[in-house]
Amino acid sequence: MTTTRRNAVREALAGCEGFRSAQDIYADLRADGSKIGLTTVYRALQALSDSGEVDVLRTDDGEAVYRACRTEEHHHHLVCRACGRTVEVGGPAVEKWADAIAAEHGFVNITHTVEVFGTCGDCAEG
Amino acid sequence: MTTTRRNAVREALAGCEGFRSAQDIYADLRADGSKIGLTTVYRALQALSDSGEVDVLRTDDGEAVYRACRTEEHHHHLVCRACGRTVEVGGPAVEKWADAIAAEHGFVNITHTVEVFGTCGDCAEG
DNA sequence: ATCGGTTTTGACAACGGTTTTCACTTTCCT
DNA sequence: AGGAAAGTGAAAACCGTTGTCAAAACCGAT
Repeated sequence: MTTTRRNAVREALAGCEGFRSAQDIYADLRADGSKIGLTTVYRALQALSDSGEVDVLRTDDGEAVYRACRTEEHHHHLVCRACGRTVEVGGPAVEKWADAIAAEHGFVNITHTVEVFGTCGDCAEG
Repeated sequence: MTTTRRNAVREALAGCEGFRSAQDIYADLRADGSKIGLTTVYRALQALSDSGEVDVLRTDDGEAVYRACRTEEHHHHLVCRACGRTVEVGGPAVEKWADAIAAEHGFVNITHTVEVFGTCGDCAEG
C-alpha cells in the first residue's frame, strides 16, 4: 500500500502534543504545502484508528479528535482544556473498578471510556 | 417554566430505561399523537440538560443521547450495548483515582467522563 | 372578553462535520 | 509495456443539530 498520504497524516499527528480534529490536520498539511484532500485525511485517520495507531475521542460538540499515542497499551488521557496538552495515564485501578462494577450487575464483555479533563500547571498559573 | 412541551419531553425520557437520541424522543412523541416539533424537542433537551435534570453523552458516531437520571448526585453509567438498559453506578474509587492522577501531573480543576459498556445478563444468555 | 406585550412553538432553511460518489491518477504484478 | 487494483481529491450527498422568523399561545392589565 502506497500510504504516502497516510504517512503524512501519521507524521502530522506525531508532531503535536494534544488531540487534533481531521480538519485541523488537513489545514496543517495544506499549510505545509501538501496537496492532500480532506477526504484522504479522513480516510487515513479512519485507517489509523482502525489499526489502533491513534486514539479517537469526541469533543463535547461531537467533533472527532485524534491523537498519536506513545504506547500501544490500553490507557486513558488527562487533557488540558486550555492548551490541549495531553498525558497518557494508565493504571489497574480503573480497570479493576470497571470490571467489578460490571460483574456486580451481571454485565459481560466490558469496554469502558475514561477521560479526565483539567487545567495543566502551566495554564493554571496565568 | 412549566412549558407543557418541556414536560412532555421530560416524561418521554422518564418512561424509558436507556439513553435516547433527540430524534428518538421526537418520534416517540409523534407516535403518541403529539404535534411537537423537532426544534422544540432539541430546545427542551438542552434546557433539561443545562438544569442538570438529564444526563447527556455522545455515541461513538457523535450523536447526542439523553437520559433522565434517578439520582441528582454525580454518577456514571453502565450501559448494555444490545438493549440499551442502563444502570447508574457511583463510587468513590474512580473519583479518587481521577483526582490522584490529576494531582500527580499538576492538573487542577478536574472533571472526568467515565462510561462503561457491556452486555447485560439478559442479552448475554441469548 | 379584549387589548398589548412577551414567550413559546414549529416549519423550514442553514450549518458543519463526516461520508459517499465518481472520474482520474498512481501503483503493483506479470 | 499493459491491465487490474488501489489510492486520491473535488464536489455532492448526508445527517444531526442550530438558527430564523412568523404564527400561535400565554398573561397581566384594562
